[in-house]
Amino acid sequence: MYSAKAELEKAPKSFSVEKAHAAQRALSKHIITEDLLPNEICYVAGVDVAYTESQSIGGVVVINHSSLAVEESKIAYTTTKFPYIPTLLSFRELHPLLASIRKLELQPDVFLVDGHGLIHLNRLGLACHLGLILKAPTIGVAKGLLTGKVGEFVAGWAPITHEDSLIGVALLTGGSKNPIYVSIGHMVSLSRSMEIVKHYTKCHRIPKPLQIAHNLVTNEQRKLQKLERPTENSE
DNA sequence: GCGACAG
DNA sequence: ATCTTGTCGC
Repeated sequence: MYSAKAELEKAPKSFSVEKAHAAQRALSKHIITEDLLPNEICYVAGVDVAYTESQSIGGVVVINHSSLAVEESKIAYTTTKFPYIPTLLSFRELHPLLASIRKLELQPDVFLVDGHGLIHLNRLGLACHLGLILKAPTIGVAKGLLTGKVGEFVAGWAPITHEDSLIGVALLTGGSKNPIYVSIGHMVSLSRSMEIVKHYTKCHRIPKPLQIAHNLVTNEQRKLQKLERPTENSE
């Protein structure tokens, strides 16, 4: 029986980048690229992580899809145990994110994630990994490209391909010149992903749920740093 | 071989 | 991502 959590917990024991990549390739086979969202979406979540010297701050915000109102937001702190290694972002950010998501009372229809989904050398970016563990729909939204070829822009978007297969899109949003990169995380189609991201980027480059989640964890980070690092302004 | 590289 | 003041521009 498949268990994403069992797969994840193997890794730290005798960790190596090669083993982590192998685990990603194995996990990626379980990604569902079919639309399993309800036709009428009610709640969309945005998740993000910020850091202090030793703590990771995971945050999640739930937005009402039709009114755009914030319905719920949660924060969680975890000790940072894994460095940032390109291609292995999920090993760093998964735990703080899960800790915050576990606190939610509402169940979002889909999660927007600040990082790639299928646009990843092993087709298992943070958004995919999170989706597998949650067994919930996720969409990857990143501000920079790690891998993939950008096609020609038509009507505000360009395909991102890898070995002739479509793995995501570059989207010109909010009138910005720099695109954001959207890809399937889990249990949602690429066209539906684009549609949802567009709904939240009428006026801004970053989708509203992600922007609010980012503000949430950043504010919390500044509070923590004030406590950890008292003002050195003494007369 | 070297550099670049989601956050 | 984080460390950080002012500053150029729409």
